[in-house]
Amino acid sequence: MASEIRTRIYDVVARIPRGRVATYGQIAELAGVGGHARQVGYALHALGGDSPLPWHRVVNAAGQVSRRDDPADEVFQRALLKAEGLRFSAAGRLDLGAVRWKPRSGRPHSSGA
DNA sequence: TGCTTGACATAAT
DNA sequence: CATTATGCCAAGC
Repeated sequence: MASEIRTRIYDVVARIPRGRVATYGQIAELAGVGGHARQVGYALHALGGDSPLPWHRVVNAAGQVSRRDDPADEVFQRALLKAEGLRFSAAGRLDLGAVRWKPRSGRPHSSGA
């Protein structure tokens, strides 16, 4: 497999828990390819939607769904996120401070949420 | 082999 | 807060 980074990206995206979202840059970093945020989106685009990966949990740094070929897909993605209990702002953005996936099993040793 | 494109991110205006 | 400009690096042709 030449594009090994893409394989890693898929692996990270598959780890996004339900009710949470991750940014492209974050995924790239978790995948061990920090800096290739664009390749993350590119890899997901290559999936086409025929993949079992929760690609809909991947948004850009603005907490907004990125633009794609079909604007209908954007609505579709937001619909999937809303179905997971996520909240969208009036501008159609997510509150990353609340729904951002924190790949840390560690607890703040002082009351969690 | 080399140029262009891209489901992004960040800083500046 | 929204928009514009620049940087980054791999995939596609």
